[in-house]
Amino acid sequence: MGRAPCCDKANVKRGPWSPEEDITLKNYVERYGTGGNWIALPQKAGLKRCGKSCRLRWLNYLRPDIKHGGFTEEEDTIICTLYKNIGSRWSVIASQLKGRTDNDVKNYWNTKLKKKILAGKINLTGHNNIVPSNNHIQPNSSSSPAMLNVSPNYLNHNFTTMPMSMDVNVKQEVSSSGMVSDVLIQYPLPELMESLEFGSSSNNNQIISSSPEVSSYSVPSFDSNFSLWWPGNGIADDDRFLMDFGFGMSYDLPSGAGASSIGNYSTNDSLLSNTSDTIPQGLYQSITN
DNA sequence: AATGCATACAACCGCCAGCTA
DNA sequence: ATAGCTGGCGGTTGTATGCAT
Repeated sequence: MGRAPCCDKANVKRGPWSPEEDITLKNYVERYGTGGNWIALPQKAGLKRCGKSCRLRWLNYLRPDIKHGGFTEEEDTIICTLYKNIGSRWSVIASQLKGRTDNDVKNYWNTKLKKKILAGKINLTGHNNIVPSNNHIQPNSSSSPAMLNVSPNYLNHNFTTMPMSMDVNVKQEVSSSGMVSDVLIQYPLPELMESLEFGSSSNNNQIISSSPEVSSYSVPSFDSNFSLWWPGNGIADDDRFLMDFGFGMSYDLPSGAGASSIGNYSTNDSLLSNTSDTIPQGLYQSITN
């Protein structure tokens, strides 16, 4: 025996919603809420619809602040990056795009984005051009004492004990002369992370961005001493990024260090001292707790 | 103008996880 | 512990619209 249906399909209306039904549902939800029970809602609201259908109609269409169509290039990039990292978890992807629903993102992916990628208009593996380096993390220095500098290589590392890949897309645009003109760093799980940027020792550590979507656009420079690209420009040449993974648990860094040792690394990945002194206390606690 | 095909988007289906009695 | 119920989710289908022939 199969599972009982959520409603009597013979007595509910199906197919496209009429404007009158939309108004009825919208008015009811705005006035009384869902009451935590979508199944009972249609009867209360006077709709001959399945509760699930009502829920879907509200979430995907009637809810305030819904955006339809017209995906921006930035949204394209976010969707592609997240899809590459977490797959078809549309609700997670949609949650990173203001006003978008999982259904919208899914439809957009299936009808347009996938084709764009196949046509080569979007590069899902743009970070592959990043210069290879074994130095995942910026060495400490006196001029910028508090930094876990994240190189593209480091960003691409898959942390095996994390719940999801940490792969972060870095998009390069290289001119004909070989100059790197733009780098976009995006975090696949932005709600779990926070990008901090630290100034030189003469400045206090300063949060410049806690944007959940994109940490920063910056023009990088190549440091031949360490064979890695620095994020740069915008604030100062020695801008650095520190990532708060925020998982509240231990995880492996490329060097095998645990969460408590996130902080400053030398070029050979050994942990330097004064970690807790150079990372804001709140963040340090959030990493180590 | 009629027809067929492609595209975009709305809606449905069925499974699963979490909650509760 | 477990059965039933519901919400949430991803995959799939249905339908309206636009475009080419």
